[in-house]
Amino acid sequence: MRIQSPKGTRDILPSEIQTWQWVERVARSVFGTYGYQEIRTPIFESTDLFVRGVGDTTDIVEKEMYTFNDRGNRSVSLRPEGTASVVRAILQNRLLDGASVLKVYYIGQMFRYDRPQAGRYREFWQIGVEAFGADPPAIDAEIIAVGHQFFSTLGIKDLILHLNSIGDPACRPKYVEDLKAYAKAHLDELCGKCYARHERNPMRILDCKENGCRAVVANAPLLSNYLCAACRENFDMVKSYLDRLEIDYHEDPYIVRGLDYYSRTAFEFTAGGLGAQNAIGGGGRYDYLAQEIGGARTPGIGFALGMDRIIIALDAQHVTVPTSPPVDVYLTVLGDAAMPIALQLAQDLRENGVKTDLEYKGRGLRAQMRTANKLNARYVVMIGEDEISNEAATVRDMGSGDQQSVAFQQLAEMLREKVDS
RNA sequence: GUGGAUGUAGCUCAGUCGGUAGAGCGCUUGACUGUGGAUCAAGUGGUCGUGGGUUCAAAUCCCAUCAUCCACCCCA
Repeated sequence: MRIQSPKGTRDILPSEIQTWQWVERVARSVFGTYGYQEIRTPIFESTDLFVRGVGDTTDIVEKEMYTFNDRGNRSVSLRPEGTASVVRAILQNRLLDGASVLKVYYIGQMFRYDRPQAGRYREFWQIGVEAFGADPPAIDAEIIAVGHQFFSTLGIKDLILHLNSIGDPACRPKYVEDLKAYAKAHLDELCGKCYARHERNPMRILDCKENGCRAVVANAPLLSNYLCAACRENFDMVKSYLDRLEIDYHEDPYIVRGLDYYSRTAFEFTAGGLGAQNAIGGGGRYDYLAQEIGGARTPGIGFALGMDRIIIALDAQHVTVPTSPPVDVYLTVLGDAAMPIALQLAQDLRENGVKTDLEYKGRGLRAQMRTANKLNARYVVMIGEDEISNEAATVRDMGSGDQQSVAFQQLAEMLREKVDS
């Protein structure tokens, strides 16, 4: 049996890499204009970081982490998300000392042991953005604006921003208590899953898709009616800033983040063309995460974007991705005597920055031309007996079909100019 | 973790009632001594996912298993 990639993982092939590189390029460029810098953190961390940071009652920590003991018997986990690592790195390296707000982004793989599905993999890619060390609502608006600009630069269609405030420790406990009481009064109408979790994590009932639960939720108490004055004012400010930046949003009282560390602003971006997994980004404020992992209480806000889903959406929506052909010039080689000369000429071209490939296998010229055509080469340089005796290559413009003889000495310079123009 | 669908050539797929494997695309060569995209022809290409079972005979029927896809769930 031939070995295959593990379940839920896949290879990103040369034929699709230009799309991935473009998405990364746009991300770096957009985030850069907002003053964010890249940070790279380990792909595995102490299991404890996620247990305390993400929360030990979350599905992610309870049943989706790749956790194992290393040879020194330390429990480590492949990262299921990026925020906890970033906050850990900022605290550990004291990056906030002397800084007002620390703005970073990351790009990398995350790992969750989930059942694979359309747009869901066990190894998946996230781009994340974090603003750490400040809680004025202008930061919330800016973070959302970063994501919004990223998606619109890519040209993603049917983008919807769902927005909510999920309160803070001053107001949420009272709400959770009332919600729990309400759920208890309607237990017989809830699905088995919600029945089981109404005590531990009642807010999950809010985004359950079962019909019975939806009916119950329709009349459930709303968190928006419980927000304390500070949270309410904060939420109003965020919305007014978004209005000013002309970013549309749908207030969605049922947005509940799946990670414990969120408070106040919570949001999610959805896009068309994705099937059931249509969330392409989500995030929120996490003012209590730093203290959970042993730091001083430090506010922060951020979001993560699902690269895999973004790329599926780009494809489904037929968004044009800028691409460049893999080579500018293809050298055809006819006869054994031509090989050393062709190799030398290819070297000259490459040293001049011209993307060059050549024939290695001594096939007929027709086959070589077909390869050049398939590679989308702009020029073909032919080397055979005639060229060797004249010390001049035949250069064919593949667009026009025009051919000319160019002395070996001048070939690299001539093609460099043509390719640059 | 639960359910449904699907695994046949590099890719997309056909294969009837069980009788020993096919097409298109690709690739190679030629028509066109050294010239691409179009056309035509020939050639290349297969542990029929894997392991059992039934049968004179299995891609086809049965069982198990693995993988993929989709949905639940969860989330990015």
